[in-house]
Formats: sequence, structure tokens, C-alpha cells
Amino acid sequence: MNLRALLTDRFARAFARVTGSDAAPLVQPSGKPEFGDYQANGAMAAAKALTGDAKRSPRQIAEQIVAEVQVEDLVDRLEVAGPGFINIHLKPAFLAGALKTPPVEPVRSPQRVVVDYSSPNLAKEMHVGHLRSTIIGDALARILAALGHTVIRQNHVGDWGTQFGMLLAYLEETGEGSEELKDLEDFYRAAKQRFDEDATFAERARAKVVALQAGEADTRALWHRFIQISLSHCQATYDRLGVTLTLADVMAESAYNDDLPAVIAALEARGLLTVSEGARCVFLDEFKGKDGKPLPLIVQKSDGGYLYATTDLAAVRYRARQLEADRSLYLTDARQALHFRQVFAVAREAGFAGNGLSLEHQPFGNMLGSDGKPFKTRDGGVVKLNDLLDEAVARAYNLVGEKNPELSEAERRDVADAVGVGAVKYADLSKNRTSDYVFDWDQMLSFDGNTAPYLQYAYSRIQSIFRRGNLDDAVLAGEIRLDREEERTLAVVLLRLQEVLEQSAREGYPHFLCSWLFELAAAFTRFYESCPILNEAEPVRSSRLALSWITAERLKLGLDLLGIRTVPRM
RNA sequence: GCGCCCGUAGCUCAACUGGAUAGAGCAUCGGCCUUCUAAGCCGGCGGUUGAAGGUUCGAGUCCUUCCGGGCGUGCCA
Repeated sequence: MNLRALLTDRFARAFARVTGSDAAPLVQPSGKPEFGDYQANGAMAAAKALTGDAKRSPRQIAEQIVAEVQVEDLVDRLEVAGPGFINIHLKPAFLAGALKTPPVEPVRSPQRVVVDYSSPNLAKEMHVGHLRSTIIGDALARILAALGHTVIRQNHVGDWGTQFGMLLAYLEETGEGSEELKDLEDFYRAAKQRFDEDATFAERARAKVVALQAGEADTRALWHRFIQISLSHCQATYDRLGVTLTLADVMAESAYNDDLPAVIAALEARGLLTVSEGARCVFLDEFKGKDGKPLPLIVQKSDGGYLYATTDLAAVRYRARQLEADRSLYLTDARQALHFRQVFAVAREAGFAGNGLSLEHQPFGNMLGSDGKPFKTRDGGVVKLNDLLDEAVARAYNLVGEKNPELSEAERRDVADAVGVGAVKYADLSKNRTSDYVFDWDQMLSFDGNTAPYLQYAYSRIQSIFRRGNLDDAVLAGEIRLDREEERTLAVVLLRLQEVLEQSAREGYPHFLCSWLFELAAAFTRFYESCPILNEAEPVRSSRLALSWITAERLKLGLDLLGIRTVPRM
């Protein structure tokens, strides 16, 4: 149930009758407990819009809304405060009943949504630079799916380009069974070194590129095997990370190769193509470069080669026509903002995407170290994703042993995995900044405060209650009483899940869900600290057990949607 | 030069088409384990939201100028 939408709907009717306009009621959760559970802030803006005889003060409007609005089934009382705020105090009986409805329900108009995320370069091993796209994209994909949308994951991996010539030449040298392939980063570095130091090797590398592009069979086969190996590395990392991507979601750059001449031809047919300095470009008036000169989107180099702009245009067309998408989300770093603005504009101009397809770049910044500079290892290298996870899990392993020495070795390892990986993901997902963000081992792995372990801990404490008390269907089906303030607050937070998910999905911000989870865990822990459960007499005991059950269910659901595990005990 | 993003407590971050007294966590100080997990809870300290103007009932949010930082700005992605 989307409580906010329900209240908005009721108040919108009243606003319409009172003001004669479609003024927005602006219903939102209240900032402070004394202002009720929700508040409607639309009276001030509505008053401003009225003129002449209809002119009234915001307070008058608010009073009239309160008299007019039909919310007897939901609301205990309404009050007008300040310049014209309407504070909404929900009815405990309504809250208790609403808790019995499903935690998430499908939206009214489901869409087909492409989520383009992760997209590593297969020439190298996955490093921290891929983390944000991968986990933010995966969380959004899960959230969208939970809301009933049809999600089409697209892993637009980089499997094409000149660096593959070098890699293939080196692969031929080392042999396909080479031990060196176990570490693609080292492999790449070794190949690069050969390329830089040995002119005949460099020549072979360049020849490989030509052979690859010409579709020479042996080279293609070698390339294909390299790609498969690299993809299997990626898949292992996805599995570790709890990311839902599979090989079936891979839609590599090279998959569009055959389509690129057709893209150029289509641009030509539309009269969009201009040859400038030997390159084929699209100039649109809205893009200006240096000195106000027109800024091109280059789609074909002077040597005839294609660029990522060409591939991206082909991908837009594919998503519009073959995938029939309503939305296409691009999870890439913020530096590509101009590129995507251009690609989207050209795609519209060329008719590759109609009004039915919403193209949305969801940018994010780089990961910085605590010194404010790009996040690197001590010796300045890139941090591999696997190394990062190893470190996180190792720290968690030590911490788990410290906090709970009674766990078996197997369980300790399992908890360490859930906590370590969860901490890394949550640290990122809980931030909304589209600009750079600071990655700090100590802060994230301290597991205090607003972190995944805090949420996981709240969950496992609830499981502990269930292990000690008898929990059966009758208890869960029983009436929920919300007499204590802590119980009421918990109920209101619990009921916000749907609206939070819809907001996250709409705006592409999983951190809304994180904030909600943290609020939920905090609300539960306060309830837990001050309201006895198992030692309480009936019927309160059953009511509190049911409330705990619903909390656990939704904590787990929320964490699932972030791709973070829960454990029964920690 | 031009364009985009950013600047909030000592640190890391919130603040939902402009809403009430700008909120959390970390750090720090002080309380709470003889009852369901103390990875917890309660409380204190901490702010001229980079600066100055403007718009209005109301500005961290919108506009202008300036300061500081990041990124982008034709044949990498």
C-alpha cells in the first residue's frame, strides 16, 4: 500500500473542490513527530495561485480543506498549523489493518525498463571503478522488478578495440592454458610491456587487430576464447557480490558491429551527417564547444573506424525497436554526461528513439580515497574488486570472532561473508551523491552506525526472538495493537516501504531505500529496547511478535532489493 | 575561454516539484547489561548550509555575481 499516494489522492480531491484548481496537496512524511505522521503543505502554494474574489489566506484554505477532505477511515485528527500546514495523525486501527497488506505491490502501469549497468572492459580485471555501476544498477533492477516492471538487464561489456590485438598476440605467445590468465590485470600489464618494448610484438598486435576486424577465423576464435575467460572472471565476481547479472544479460559492444554501417546510413538518410576534418559527424545546434564553435558527435573516424557514440546509437535503436523499452537507464560515471546528452539528442533527431522511450543517464562520481584523490592501492595501482572483497570479508571475519566467539567456524565464515560484502555495498548504495564519494576502509568496515551490519544485526536479533518463542500462524494472524508510541512509530515506518520503493525506482536512487531501512532498524531497536515481547502477557505478546515478524520480513525484503544478505544469527 | 556537477557539524553523509526549530552516523563527553544478542539504547557537545546580493509568507533548495574544487570540451571509452 502506498500510503502517501492514498493520502495525496484524498487531499487532491479536497484541494480541487476548495480551490477550483488542480493544486498539488504536497503530502509528505512529517519532519517531526509533533507534526503528525504525514503533512500536507499545498495550501500555501494554492493560496498564492488564487486571485480576485477567490483570494483567501493559506490558513483559510487549509481550514476548508480539513473540513472538506474525506479521510475518516484513515485519520484520527487533522490540525492546521503555522501558515497553513495540515498535520495528519493516522488512526492506529487503520495502521494495524494496513500492516496486514502485502509489503510491496505492483504499480498501476508497469513498464519495460532497460537497465544498462556494470559494463566492464573485458581487456582487464574488474576493479573498484566498476563497483558503483554494478551495485547501484543491480539494486535498481531489483527494485523495478519488485514493483512489477519488466526489467531487461543489459551488460554492455567492452569486448572490442585495439587493445585486444595486444592481448591476443600475447595469448598466442603464452598459450591458452597459461597460468597468467588467472589474473587478467597482470596479463594485461605483461602484454602492454611486451607491446612497448618489442617492436615485432607490437607489429603482430596491430596485425591481430586488422585480422580481428576482418573476421579472420583463427583470430576470431582466439578472441572469443579470451572473452569467455574474461566473462567467467566477471561472473565469479558478480556471484560473490550477490549481483543478479548472468551471461544471458551480456550485450557486448561487438554485438552491434554489424549494425554500425546501418546507423551511419540512417543518419545520412536523415541529412544529419556532415564530414568535418575527414570524420563523419552530427552537429546539433544545442551543442557548442570552444569559442562557440559547433560541437560534433563523431560517429565515424577519418580512418573509417567507428566509435562508442556509434555503438551507443545502435544500442538506443535496438532498445527502442527490438526490446520495445519504455525507459532505458544508463548507469555510468558522471564524466560521460555530455556524451549521453549528445547521443540521446541525436537518437531523437534520427528517429532511433521516439517519445515512448525515456532515455536517462543516471550518473555517479568517482571513488576517492580518504585523501580526496582517486582511490588507489598504496603503490598507486587500481584496486581489484576481488581484493577489495577479500579485505572486507577478512575484517568481518575477525570482528565476528570478537563479537560472537560461540559461532561455529562454518557459520563464522558465512556471517563474515554476508557482513563484509554487505558493508562494502551498503557504504556505496546509501549515498546519493552524483559527484565523487570518499571510500574509507576504516569507516565502512567499523560496522558501526548506518551500515549494513547494523541492519543485519537488527534482523538477526528478531530471529533470535523467534527461536526462543513459539511462533505460529495463529500468532501472526492475530490483532496488532499499537498502544505504545514506539509501536506506533514502527508501524508508520513499516508502511512507508511502497512509497520509498516507488520513489527510488522513479528517480534512480537506491539510497532512499537505505535511509528507510536505517529508520526501520532504528525504530525497531527502540521498540525492542523499551517493549518486552516474550515476557509480556497476552494479547500484547502475540501482537508484538507479529509486529516483529512484519519488521523482519520487510528488513529482509529491503536488504534483498539491495542485494545484501541476512543471516539468522550473528 | 565555455559547459556540466559540487561546496551543509572536526570527518563521512541526509534533507523528496521551495515548507515549520537544517537531520543522522563517526569522533568526543556522560549514563544503561541479574529480562528477548551491548555490532545495541538514552542523553550532552558540535552549524552564519563557501561569500554577497535578489525573488517571497517562507530559501541548503530558485535567480545574479564572486570564491574554491572536480569533470568535460573532435577522431579513447
